[in-house]
Amino acid sequence: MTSPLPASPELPATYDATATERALYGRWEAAGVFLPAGHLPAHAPSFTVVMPPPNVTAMLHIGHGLNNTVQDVIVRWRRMSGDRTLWVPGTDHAGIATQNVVEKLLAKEGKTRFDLGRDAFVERVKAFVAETGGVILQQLRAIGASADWSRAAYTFDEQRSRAVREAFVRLYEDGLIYRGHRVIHWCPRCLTSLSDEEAEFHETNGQLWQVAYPVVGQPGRSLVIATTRPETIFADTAIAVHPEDERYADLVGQRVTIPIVGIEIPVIADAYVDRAFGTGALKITPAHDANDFEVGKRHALAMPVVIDETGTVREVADAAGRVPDAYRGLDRFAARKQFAAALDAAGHLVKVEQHRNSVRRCYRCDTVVEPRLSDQWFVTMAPLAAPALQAVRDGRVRVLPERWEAVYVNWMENIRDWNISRQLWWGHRIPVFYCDACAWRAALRDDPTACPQCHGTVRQDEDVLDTWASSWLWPLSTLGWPGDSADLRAFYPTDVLVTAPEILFFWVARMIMSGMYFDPAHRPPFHTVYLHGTVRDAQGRKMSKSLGNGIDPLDVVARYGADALRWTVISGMGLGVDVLLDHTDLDKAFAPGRNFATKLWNIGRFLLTSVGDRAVPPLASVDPTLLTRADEWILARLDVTIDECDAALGRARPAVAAWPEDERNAGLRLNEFAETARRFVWNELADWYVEAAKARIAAGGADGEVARVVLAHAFDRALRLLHPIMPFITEEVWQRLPVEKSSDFLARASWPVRAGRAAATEFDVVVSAVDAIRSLRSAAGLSSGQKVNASVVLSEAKDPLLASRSAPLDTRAVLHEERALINALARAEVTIADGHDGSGLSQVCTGFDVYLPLDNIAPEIRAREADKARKEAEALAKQLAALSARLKNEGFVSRAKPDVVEAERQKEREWTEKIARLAEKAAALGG
RNA sequence: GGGCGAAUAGCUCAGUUGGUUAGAGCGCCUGCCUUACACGCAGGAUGUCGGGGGUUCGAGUCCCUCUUCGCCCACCA
Repeated sequence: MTSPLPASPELPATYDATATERALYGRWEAAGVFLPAGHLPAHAPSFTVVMPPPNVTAMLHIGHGLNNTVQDVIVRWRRMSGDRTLWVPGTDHAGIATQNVVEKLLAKEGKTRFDLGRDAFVERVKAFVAETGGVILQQLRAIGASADWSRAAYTFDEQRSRAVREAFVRLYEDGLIYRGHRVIHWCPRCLTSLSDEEAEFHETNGQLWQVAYPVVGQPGRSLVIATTRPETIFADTAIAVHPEDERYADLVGQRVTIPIVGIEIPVIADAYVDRAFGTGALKITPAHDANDFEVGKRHALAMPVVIDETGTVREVADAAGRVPDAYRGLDRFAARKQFAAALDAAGHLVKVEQHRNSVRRCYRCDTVVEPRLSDQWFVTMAPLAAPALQAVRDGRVRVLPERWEAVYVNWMENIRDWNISRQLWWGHRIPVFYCDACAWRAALRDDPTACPQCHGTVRQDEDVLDTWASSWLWPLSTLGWPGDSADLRAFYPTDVLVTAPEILFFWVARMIMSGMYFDPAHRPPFHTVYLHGTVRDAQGRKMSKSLGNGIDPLDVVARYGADALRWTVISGMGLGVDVLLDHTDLDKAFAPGRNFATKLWNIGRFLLTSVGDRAVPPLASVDPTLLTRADEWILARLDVTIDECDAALGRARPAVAAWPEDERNAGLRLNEFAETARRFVWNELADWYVEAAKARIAAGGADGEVARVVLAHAFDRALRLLHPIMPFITEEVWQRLPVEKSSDFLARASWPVRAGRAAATEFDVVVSAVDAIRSLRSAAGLSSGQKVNASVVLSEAKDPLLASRSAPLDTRAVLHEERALINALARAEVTIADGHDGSGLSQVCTGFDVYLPLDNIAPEIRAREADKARKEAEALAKQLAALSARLKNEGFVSRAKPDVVEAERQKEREWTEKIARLAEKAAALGG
């Protein structure tokens, strides 16, 4: 299929990113570019990425921008490489987060969710999601995300709900789900339990109170304990000391009185107690501390509850007579303060110390978590973790950067059971049904109408599932599991998962576990986990709403275009390294991307105006003997660039089931890929080849035609390499290239393949000659309009240009094709001479010298240059001495690789010669 | 408390298995509106690669140690 794109090859002087991007995205989508290609051969491998689903109510922020740009770069690369590529997008219903948002809206109306009741509330949330949800998927289009929107999934849609229910029932039937009565993390604001991962530690400055408990029957004697939570003293049921602690040995078995409360409790011995901490005596409050709960179970202690679900102190359960009137109804923190004061007043407070400790807070609302005794559903994790751990150990799944693998292994080895029930209304309701009449209980795939045993009425469990209990199935559920769908067969397992390290445990580890458990073939859901860094501001702070230091990606797109955003982020991000962007100066922050996009645009403009709209024949049609040195050079550089880009990106998938050792930490170096492509297009193609080709194309003829072909070819390949990172501008320019195309869009054009050209170094000599002339001009303080005569002196014996030619040529002829270039760049009238008189300003190059005979150079410039030459010679002499010593060292000569030794010898010769020339130069300048 | 990572140019960072004179972007200095590009071109300056010790013919790269940051995990009340 060829697509003649004729008409107006000329590009506007400035690139209108906004208009271009919107139009192009529409054309891509309309043409089905993002769908897995149907025309590929049957053996084409699939490449699948599932998008970490953003919260359905979320607005695009820079973190999403980074995450999805990385995915898009990878996906576009694979699409161009001929894989049957699928990127599945979607959103997460985000239980707590979404419920919180709607509850806040209700609060503005002066209502709570309880005013509405469960059904009405859920309907309200659904309506809210229907109205405002999914905006983020629309926003992702603005940054160029090439996801298959026709497959967009939602963790709470019908298909995904089926998957969640199937998974729960399977685990239940397999005996991996159980009801546990224990102390869990409770958020008094969200009114739900939280998993261990959702209750995050925060270092906090607190106080440590030492409280004296009078010993019963020993007037005057008391046992002093240390606590950070005096308000829980009401629920104390014992004091524990270490079994081998002599200080308290005689007290074990005795009783003490809870101060003010007046209840007697036993002193027990338990090895859990740390003798070194505080006083070595620990109060035990089984209902309000997870560890105390364990101690309480061991010693069969009562478990009175004195703090209710809202964090209010009162006699909740088994606590009659424990909470004095004065504290009932008080918030837990108010009660803490007041009770501590009362203890002090009553003489029970021994001392108060400042104490730094870690307090758990709700990951959604930051409220201090209250440990709470309750009944919850748990998943037994050990059997799920074992294969998932093995998969990473043996390299079936690799984690980049590699160091996170150790973190993963450590967590999996010490995995704890997962509390999956939440006392929320927004979420997948737990599919467990009860019959109160006959105590029947079961987890079911379909809602029962009546109790199968006694035909009594059944009721469903009130709790919903943790949001992660739906997203952990994402790679399976988005492809159609539990059904046996075509997508599942074609695209599972997926390939690369791109996310942030923060959710390694929340999500990634659990996906590996669920994937391997539920897939009939027990395959891991992906072979590579790519963990990227966080976007931070100039001070290194995480970007957040509350700090007001965020960057709105859509704002950046509106200002500079999506390509500028993408380039800046990708090129500036080492593997797993945070990206720092100054939110106060967007111009500066996104300068790299904006500048490079403009550069590309202008190369395109030059090419289209100079090359014209006449069809450019393919490179293969050019007689290789007609290629100039510059042509050979840029084509060779292109080969090297393709190689280096491929190396930076690495293998798309392991060749066998597991990654071999040397590939586990290789590839997906997106910043290296970006830099390599940029260097080619800017520093090689634009800076040198374009300049060299200008005169030839303008001159026309056979040579001009060759230059047209080579230029168009090199730029076409450069656009292909850059397309994954800057999809819009590359597509826009590529569409207008008057070259033969085998696809309608660059987005599905083929990835460049190296032509296997030999290195072409001759043009490098030209480059260094021009560099030398430029340096001389600058040193001599010549203005651009000033014409001077320069001499490039080439010795036939030393000059690689001459040496490579079989027939003797005169120097003028050898440099014929670069004359125009030298003229153009140096803006000097250059004469290539066979010799020189030794006077004037010179630049010493390797293998040749460049002389600028300037009779009218100011004396101070000559003196300065002479001085510079002497200093350079001195410095080089020092290094030469070290080099020579190394070469005389037997160890080096015998042990280093031969090519290294040879390179050093060569260097020694060159330096020796260069020092001599520098000395000559200094002398000639007469300093 | 356990584990991991980082320290390289003014700033942000690259520097694969030790091997030319340590690089890029941004910033800075000098000169240029050279008909693709001033979001540009050309020329330049700047680093005892955190300190100390070691292994080696050779260390930014490997080992030990110290210092300073950061991250993860954890049942110090």
